[in-house]
Amino acid sequence: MTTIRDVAREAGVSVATVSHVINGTRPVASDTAERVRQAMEVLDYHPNAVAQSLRTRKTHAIGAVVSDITNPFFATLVRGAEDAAIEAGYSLIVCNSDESPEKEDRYVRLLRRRRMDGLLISPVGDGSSSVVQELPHWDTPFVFIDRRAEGIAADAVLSDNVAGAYQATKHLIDRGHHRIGIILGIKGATTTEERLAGYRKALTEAGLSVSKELVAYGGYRIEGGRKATEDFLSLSDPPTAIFSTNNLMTVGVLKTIAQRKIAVPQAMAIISFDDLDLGELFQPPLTAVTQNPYEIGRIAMGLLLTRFEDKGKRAVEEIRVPVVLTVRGST
Amino acid sequence: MTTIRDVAREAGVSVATVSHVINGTRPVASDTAERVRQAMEVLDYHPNAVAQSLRTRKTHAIGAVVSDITNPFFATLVRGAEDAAIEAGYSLIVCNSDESPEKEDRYVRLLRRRRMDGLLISPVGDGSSSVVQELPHWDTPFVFIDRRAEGIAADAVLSDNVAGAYQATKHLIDRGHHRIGIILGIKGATTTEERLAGYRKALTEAGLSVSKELVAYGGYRIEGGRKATEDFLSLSDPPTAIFSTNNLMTVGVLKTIAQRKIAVPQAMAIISFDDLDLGELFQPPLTAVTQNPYEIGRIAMGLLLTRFEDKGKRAVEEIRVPVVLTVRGST
DNA sequence: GTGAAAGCGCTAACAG
DNA sequence: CTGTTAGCGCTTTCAC
Repeated sequence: MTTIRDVAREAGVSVATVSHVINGTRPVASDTAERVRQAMEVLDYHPNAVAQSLRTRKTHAIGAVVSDITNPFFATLVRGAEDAAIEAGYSLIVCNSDESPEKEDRYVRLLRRRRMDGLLISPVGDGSSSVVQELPHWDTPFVFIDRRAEGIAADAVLSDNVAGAYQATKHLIDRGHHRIGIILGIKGATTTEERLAGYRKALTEAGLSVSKELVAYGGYRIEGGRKATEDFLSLSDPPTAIFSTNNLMTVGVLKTIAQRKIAVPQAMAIISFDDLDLGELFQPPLTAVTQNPYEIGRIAMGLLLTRFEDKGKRAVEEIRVPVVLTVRGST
Repeated sequence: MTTIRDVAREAGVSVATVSHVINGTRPVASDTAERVRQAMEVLDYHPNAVAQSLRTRKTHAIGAVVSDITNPFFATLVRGAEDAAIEAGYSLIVCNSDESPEKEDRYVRLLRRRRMDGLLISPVGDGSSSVVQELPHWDTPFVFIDRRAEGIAADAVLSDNVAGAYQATKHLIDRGHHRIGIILGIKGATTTEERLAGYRKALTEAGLSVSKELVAYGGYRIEGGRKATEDFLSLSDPPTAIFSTNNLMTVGVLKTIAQRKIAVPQAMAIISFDDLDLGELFQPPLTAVTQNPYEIGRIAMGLLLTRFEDKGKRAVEEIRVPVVLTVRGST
């Protein structure tokens, strides 16, 4: 592998000069610069970013820890973050915590060892794991995405969960439903708690009570959605509508309902927090609260990048990205 | 940030000893080792992977350049690769080329500068870009995934495209179709050429001719699928079946067909190379050639990792991962 | 069983 | 406008 010294020798200049033409960090006579560029070309030289990082203490890399990259919600969020990072000359390293505290722990430590310049993280569960709680004591800027960790005052970019869940529930009530089953994700996660709050608010406002048997937890996974639906169906007095609070669980709901050949929306109305990519192609098309993961990613990255300048000076920000209710055929 | 020197001082040993307890690279008296571990704990020390990499010339990181991480096919492939990497103590850096030669170029260079230990790459188009063509001259092992580049003898892990396309086409023929429109991706891409070959083979075997107006290109994008479908429909003698050769283009086909309220499969049969995540939930459920991206990723990573030992000694391997035809309601 | 010291490839004073 | 050189934090001979 050719080094900066090889280039310097080939061009007949010092390594300092080569470094400065690479980085444009000080004026170089144009013919000297040209010789250097020629030498780099000839030797097929590619600066060693590892050495650069060691020296400058900057990796120009951002780490992101998300729940599952195969979930289109996070895949899209990551694309938004990536696009914003690239524009600013940073690259993004993506890790899947898979909703597992162990993996989260491992990846956050990994990203720390690799000296990321900043972090984007959607904490597992309620964010009480030690590695997440220690984040503020470490001197790397970070911003929470999609969810935030309990008890940590830090930047966060989140969907407007309460409003979205409220709208979804109210829509169902307006359609005449009184018994609305809600399938939540992981207890303690801020998304879960906030969506539950929106649901309660709508019910209470309508003078309806919140029945415990109609509140289920599906772990934000397909299987969880399926299981919760089956539990609902086996109730002596089953709900007439199901509100699934993430895309994956909605898939579980739809599969179960299709399998049991239950008519939608006549026998069961279905609404999802977070649309499915092809939601409009289902029969009937899916009614959903549409989030904007791409924007969440972009905004979060933008916020993070500003932190590199104002070293912890500006106040912590919590940004809520609006959601919109898309009424289609399933309700 | 605390360094290995701080730990050495705190523990009252040399940096060499600290290094060796971190890496287990030589015997250390158990009480000394204990003191060192204590010191690391107290100082909240995290080894600097950047410095380690510079010194050892190994980053323990693999770079992957894929077309689009929001495409479930690649998202799943990446998960397979990642799982295999993690098991072996490597981490995976994912980049989206977005089918753009410029981005591909930029990312491959980026990964080179960051001194990845190895690369996984699905080349854009026919893989004729200079950065891809230079890959072999560079001394980093790499393996092609999903597609391969023209004229480069290198490891590759690919779906069995010819067989899959043959099966799909034959299935349509068996169902009585004579005019079958095929929507290919990007001209020159090996996936495109191979799937076309399978299609031709089945038609020829059945004594049918390959009509040029029934062969379209959709760039592996939703919009391309939509456009191609519309072109087919406006033909004086439109096809009775459409064979879409990737998941995204299939979405475009389905959207167009649904919009035009064309009956599937009566008025138009639809088959897709690469299943949709929720293909079974459509009305009618989608018939598809199911690939196994997770396995492609795992196998490719496994192959790459073996290359770290046998430095280019073993012969180049091309591994074909089987596909299976899943007949559902759309044909 | 342990330590001293020479670099890995680069950047950035400092000096001219 | 250009060169010399001291590290960045770590691993790894070589020596004891």
